[in-house]
Amino acid sequence: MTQLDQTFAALSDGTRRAIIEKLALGEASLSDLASPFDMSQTAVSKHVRVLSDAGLVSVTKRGRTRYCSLQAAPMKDATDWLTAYQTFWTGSFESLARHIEGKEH
Amino acid sequence: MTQLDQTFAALSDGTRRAIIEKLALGEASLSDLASPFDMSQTAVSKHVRVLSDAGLVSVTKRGRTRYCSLQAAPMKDATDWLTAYQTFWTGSFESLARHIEGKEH
DNA sequence: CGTATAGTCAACCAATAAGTTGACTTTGAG
DNA sequence: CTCAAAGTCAACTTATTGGTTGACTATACG
Repeated sequence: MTQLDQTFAALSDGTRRAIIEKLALGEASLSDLASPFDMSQTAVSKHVRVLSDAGLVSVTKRGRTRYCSLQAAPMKDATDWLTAYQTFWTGSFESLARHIEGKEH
Repeated sequence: MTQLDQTFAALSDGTRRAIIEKLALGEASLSDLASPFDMSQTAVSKHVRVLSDAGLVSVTKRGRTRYCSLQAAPMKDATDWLTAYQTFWTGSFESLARHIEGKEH
């Protein structure tokens, strides 16, 4: 599995995306992250492990608590991959130009 | 599986991303797509099926050949999700927090 | 001290993913 | 008509995913 594989795989689960959304607001403990979900803490811990293995989240221990925070770099790589094809998704260059013009006027 | 789940899952495989990269250059038949890979045509066909189920690729039959082409919308949704956090990795923590809190209320 | 909290770990389960092969259908070309 | 190419389909294998539970360790608190 490449870095990009791991990043996209990590993002392909709604629970993990919700965790990322929460962490975007700031650091959180594992139990803070787990409480909103209707699943065991172990399950959430596994999701965090997936995010951590993908490099999207770092975990540091303070006392008995593990605090998680977002790591930017791999998500930027994923975004870069996607935006490299943006001109193709928006169709022809003409329609892309029209799209941009429509936003600016 | 939500649309976003499917899109990110589809993108989490290197073979499928290579298929997308090729399709970004234009329409291609299944056997054209399969030839560069060291795996059976059936396997590539399955990958195309995953992309097609996720809505990233459309397949049309002409004669005995299936032609594949890229579809924009779901990839745009994935990009939109990621770029919502772009401020995070560019360093503007506060504006991102405002953005997300705005979504939740 | 004793106990509750934060979390890990190992074992297990069911479902899905990624690949294979072999038999088959449909279509184009000689 | 005959044959090769394009592709599907079903069956199978192996590995991974996402979840569970129960036992355990480590830390904080009254």
